[in-house]
This record gives sequence, C-alpha cells and structure tokens, in this order.
Amino acid sequence: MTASVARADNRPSPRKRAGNGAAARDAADGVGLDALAGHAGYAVRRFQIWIFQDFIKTLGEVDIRPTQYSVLTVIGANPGLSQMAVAKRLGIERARLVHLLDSLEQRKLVKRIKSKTDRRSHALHLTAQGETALAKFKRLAAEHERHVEAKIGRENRQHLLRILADFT
Amino acid sequence: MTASVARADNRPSPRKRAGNGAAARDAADGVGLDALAGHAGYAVRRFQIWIFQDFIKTLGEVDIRPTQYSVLTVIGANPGLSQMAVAKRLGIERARLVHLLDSLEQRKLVKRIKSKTDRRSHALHLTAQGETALAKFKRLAAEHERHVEAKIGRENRQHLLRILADFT
DNA sequence: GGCAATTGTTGTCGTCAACAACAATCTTTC
DNA sequence: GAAAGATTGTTGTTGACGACAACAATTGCC
Repeated sequence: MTASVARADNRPSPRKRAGNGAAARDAADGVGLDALAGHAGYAVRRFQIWIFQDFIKTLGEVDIRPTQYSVLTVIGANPGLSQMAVAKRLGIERARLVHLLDSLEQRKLVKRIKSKTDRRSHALHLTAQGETALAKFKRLAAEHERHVEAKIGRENRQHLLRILADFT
Repeated sequence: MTASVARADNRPSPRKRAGNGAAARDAADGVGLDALAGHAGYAVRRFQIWIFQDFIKTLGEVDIRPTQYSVLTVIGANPGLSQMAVAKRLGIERARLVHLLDSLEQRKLVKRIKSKTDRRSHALHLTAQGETALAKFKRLAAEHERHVEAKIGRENRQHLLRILADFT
C-alpha cells in the first residue's frame, strides 16, 4: 500500500553484459551494481528474501512461517524424534527450537511426550489436529512452489534444487 | 568441523528417489526430510547461511559483513548517490542504512556530503581510505567466491548466477 | 559411586526486516 | 506565493533468527 505502485515487477533483465570494466548500469534505477553482480551470495540472499516473503504470504492465512513449516514437516515424517534430533537435522539451535515448539504446542499442532527410555528427552509427535493441518500447509506450500516456478522457470527451479541438494 | 576442506564438493546427489511413499531417510542422521527436499526455499536458505558464514569468515580479518560490502560496492561504483537510492537499490530499509553508514563513516570508509541541490539528502562517497580498503575487500570477496566454486562446482555456480540474475 | 556428557530450558546479545513517527526540506496545487 | 502533500534522513519499537552461556535433570562411562 505505501510503496509506490509503479515499478514493473517483471524484470526480464537479459543483462547482455556490457563490455567489461564499464560500470554496467542497471535497469531498475540506473544504479550500477558492478562487482556485486558476480557474487553468488548477493543473488542468493535476494532470492531467499523473495522466496520467504512469498512463502509467508502464501501461508499467511494459516499463519505458518518457513521455520515452523520445516519443523512440522520433519516431525510429521519422523514421529518420536527428540528435540535435539530435530534441531540438528534442521540446523536450528536447540534453544530456539524450544520457543518454536512452545508456540506449536500451544496451537495444538504438536505434543511433547516424555520419553520412557531417556527421561531427559521428549518424543515429538503431531496431534491429530496437527496432521490435518499439516496436510493443508503442504497444499499451500505446493502453491508457493508454483510461484517459484513461475518466477524463475520450471527447469531452472529443477536445476537449482539439484545444485543445492547437498544443503538439504 | 570448521574449515572442512572437503573435496567431496562434487555430489551430483543422484538421490534417485527411494520407492515412493517410504520416508526417504537422509544420509546425515537417518532423519528423513520428506517433502522438505522438494522445497526450493529450504535449500536456498541453507545455502545462503553457508555462503554468508564463509563470507564473514573470509572477510573476517577486515571485519566486513556482506551487507556492508554491498553498500561499499554500490557507493564505489556510483559516487554521489543518496541514501534513499542506495537503500532502494540494495533492498535495504533506509532506516537500517542509517546505522550501516554510521558505522562505515566512523571507520572513515564513507563520507556523507550535504547535497547542494536537495538539502534533505546526503551524497555518499568513499573516502580515499575507503577506496583502497574496498580494493582489498574485493580481493577477499573473490577468494570467498572461489570457496563457493569449490563447494558447488564451477559451472553450477555459473548457472546459479544466471538463474538468479533477475534478483541482482 | 563419581564424573563427564547430553537434553531441555532460560536468558542475553547482536543482526536483520518491517513499521511508525518525526523534523527538515522539496514539490505540487490552488 | 502559501498551503497541502510527498520525500529524505533519523530515531525508536517490534519480532524473527543465529550464537552463546549457564543451569537442572538425567544418562553414560570409568
């Protein structure tokens, strides 16, 4: 709403490559990025921000953020995992996972069950409500994924997933 | 587990797909990610974290973080830009840019010059010290970029840059 | 039995995106 | 030319997130 309406979102950007040393002026505002264009990290960061914003927006009606979704997905696929295992798998601090689970448990999507074999740890499970909710989340996430496809192209997305498979 | 020179960069990840319904157990801990593996956002996020950590570490000796580097690069390539223009170009909140510039100005890398034509805005320039410093930063950033190449492969990085060119 | 390691938890700190509000300064409009 | 509206830089707040440190309860090791 606040932001100016203008700005065509469609950025073809076939960036033909200017000569070489010349400061390649960028289409958007006539501001050149120069060296920045050659940095993978910059492109990845901008892309990641775009993806997350679309994810948050697409799953907005159910109020689920990317991290929450990843937690629910892992628990759904591996019931009974400990918090430590989930945290390690997702690369989340176990301290942070505590708050995430507090929230998800309050919403009755997840339950912590005291482990009999190791009384320190909790076995994580989805509630029945959590199962059906996750099913809906997955449908919305698939919709989000189609947005990604529409943005970068079908086979580009495929190739991207292949390139980054090791980080999954 | 810090450096991990790991030559195993070439992991085409032929994750050929286990059967179908079976929870494809992942190598790491035997914890399946299931649906998460098909989400571009998850892979991109993990990759972005890896990239930033390597960037921060590689540019650690000069204490420059990715965002600071991007700001310096844009100002270096386009001297005289206003804060608003830089913020818009990099997708940074102008509120946030204020603190970034405060820091960079304290370190005598950047200077804000009152614009004569528009007394609201500041024209941003690198100091002489900032110029030479940026040259060094760029060398270190190039080294970081080589780390990325070593991690995902040369042509994979190229392809990645091409796929995400619109976000640059 | 004693000591180190692990698990969940609490708390702090710093980064970062998203807003809101404000003073100073253009810009537009009447 | 003055009033109304928009823009620029600034300050402050909020909330998500990663990195640590410390702690109690529990387990594993010797």
